[in-house]
Amino acid sequence: MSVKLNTDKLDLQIINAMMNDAEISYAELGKKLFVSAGTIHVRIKKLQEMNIISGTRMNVNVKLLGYDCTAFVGIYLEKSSLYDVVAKELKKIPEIVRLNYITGSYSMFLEVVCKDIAQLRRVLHDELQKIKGIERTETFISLEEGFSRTLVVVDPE
Amino acid sequence: MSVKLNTDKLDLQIINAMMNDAEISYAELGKKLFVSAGTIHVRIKKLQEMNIISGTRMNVNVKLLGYDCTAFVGIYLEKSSLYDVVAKELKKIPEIVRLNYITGSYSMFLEVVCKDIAQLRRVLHDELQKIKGIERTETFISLEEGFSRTLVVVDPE
DNA sequence: ATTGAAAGAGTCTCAGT
DNA sequence: ACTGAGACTCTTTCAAT
Repeated sequence: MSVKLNTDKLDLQIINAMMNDAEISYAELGKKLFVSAGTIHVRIKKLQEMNIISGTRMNVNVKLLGYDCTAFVGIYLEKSSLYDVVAKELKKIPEIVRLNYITGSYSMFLEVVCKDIAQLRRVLHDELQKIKGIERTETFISLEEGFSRTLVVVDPE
Repeated sequence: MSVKLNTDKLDLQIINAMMNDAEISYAELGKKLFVSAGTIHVRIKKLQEMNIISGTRMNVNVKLLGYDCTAFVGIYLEKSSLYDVVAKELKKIPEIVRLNYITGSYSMFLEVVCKDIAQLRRVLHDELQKIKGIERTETFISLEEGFSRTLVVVDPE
C-alpha cells in the first residue's frame, strides 16, 4: 500500500517541481502554486518525514568527464539461490551503477558506466566473469541516449 | 575528447560530493576539502559554465506514491531507419522515463515506470504496439532494485 | 493548515593577497 | 587562484488567524 492518501494535489505539484529543479526557492515555488513560502516549507518538511523525498543530487554530465560508454548487462546465474552472494560481489565494482532483479531470460540486469570500450571490456571480462555463480552475460552497449527524464507523478484516477 | 584536462582533483572532489548530496553548504564542503567557501563557489560556477554540472534534482521515492512497477523493454524495429519517428512517439508516453539506442538484439531499450501491472499492460499493449515501425517488444519486469548509485568520477590513470 | 515577519544560515561579490 | 568580510537572498521559526 502507498502513503498516497496522505498527499494532496499541492504535495504532488511540489514533488514534480522539485524533482526537476531542486534549486527553486520556496518563495518562487509558492508564487507558482499560489501559496506562501511558509506553506511550501511545511509541506516539504512533511514529505521528508514521510520519506517521500530525501535530499538532492547535482546533475553531472559524466560524458564531459570522459565517461562516454554506458552499457546494459543481462546476467544468467547458475542457480537462483546465488542472488545475494553475487549481488554483494557486483556492488564492489564501482562501474556498476545499478542492479535490478528481473523476470525473463536474465536473472539480473546491470547498468555499467565506463570511460571507454577498453574499460568496459576489463569490467566484463576481468571482473564479472570472475564472480562465482555467474554462468554467462549478455551486453548491450548504448550507442546514444534518446532521452532520460523524471517521472511525472499524478493522482489516482 | 573530454574537457577533463581542465578539471583538477578539487573539481572532481566537489563533483563527487555534490552528485550525492547537493544540499551541503559551501562552507561545510570547503572545510572537508581544506579550502574556503569562496573557492568552492568559484569552482562550482566554473563547472556550471563548462556544462559539467547543471542544476539539482530532489530524490523522490516514487514507490511510496504508488509507482511500484519498473520494467525494461527491448524493442525490435521493422527498419533501423525508423529510429527517429518511433523515438518521437515513445517520448509522448509519460511512463517511459528513458530511451537508449543499443547494440545487440534490440534496436532500442526503454525504462518504464508504472503504478501496477495493469498500467504496464496498458502501456505495452495499447500504447507501444500501436506505434508504426515497432515489430515486437520484449519486457523484463523489475522484481526488486538491488542497488542504484551515482558513478564515482576519478582522474585518468 | 496557512500566513507574514523576524531571526538565522547560506550564497554571492569583491578588494586584498 | 585563494581568502575573508560585507551585502544580499533564502530557509526556518513562530505568533496570529
